[in-house]
Amino acid sequence: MPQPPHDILFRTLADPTRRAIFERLCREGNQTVAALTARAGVSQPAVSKHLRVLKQAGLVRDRHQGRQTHYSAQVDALSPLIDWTKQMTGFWHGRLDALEELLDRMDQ
Amino acid sequence: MPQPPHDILFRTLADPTRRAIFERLCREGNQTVAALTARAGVSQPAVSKHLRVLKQAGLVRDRHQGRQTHYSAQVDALSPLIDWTKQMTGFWHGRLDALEELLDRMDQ
DNA sequence: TCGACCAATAACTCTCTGGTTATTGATCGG
DNA sequence: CCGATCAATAACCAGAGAGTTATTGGTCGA
Repeated sequence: MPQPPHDILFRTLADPTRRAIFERLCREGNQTVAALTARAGVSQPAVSKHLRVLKQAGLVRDRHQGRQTHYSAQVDALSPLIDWTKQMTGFWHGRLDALEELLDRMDQ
Repeated sequence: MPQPPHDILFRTLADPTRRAIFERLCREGNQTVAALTARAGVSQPAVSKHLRVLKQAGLVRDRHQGRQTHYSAQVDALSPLIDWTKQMTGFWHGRLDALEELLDRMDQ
């Protein structure tokens, strides 16, 4: 029963340095490992490990070219995350006791 | 420089049992600690700890009533998460090399 | 008032993982 | 070819944190 798709996403994006790498790929597109390492604040092997995890989660794609590897973000992989938040807020709005919540808040 | 709001959210929701507790509160509304513990699969202190973390993140609210404490979900706290994903997908769509991505994919 | 109950805290353990350095495998330039 | 460079892997370490049991502080019912 483990690992719905959003579980992997949350786990993967929970680490700040790993998330930062993904963010950079989103903002600036293709990057080599060296380029990413340059501004990651950690060693090259550390970056490689993060990229492997991101790839596992489907969040990045790699393309080998000569001796260097280019990575790029796959934003589509974020959809389970979006779906999950939609579900949660949906459940909440659907419940009758949203009113009750409000009352709770009034007498704090 | 640490802790943008979405950072706390990712870290908090990364743990499956903790996220399950939050999901239950979203689906079914107010719950006492005892009720949550009953189906959490972990001990009562563990549940209390998770609730504390969720509260820290603003994801739940507590209301003391006699000797029991009722917890409820605060879905509004998810908005930094939504904003973040919007940003990421936004960056991606904004980039010129979305085309490049496509080409990359063709010669895999 | 006393015993049972609820939730939070304390104190500890143990696993998981993010980091390191060292090494290997490939590929490029000269 | 040969040295340099890039990225991945191996082997290891240390800190974080999720879990446990034991305990405490309140509050209820009898």
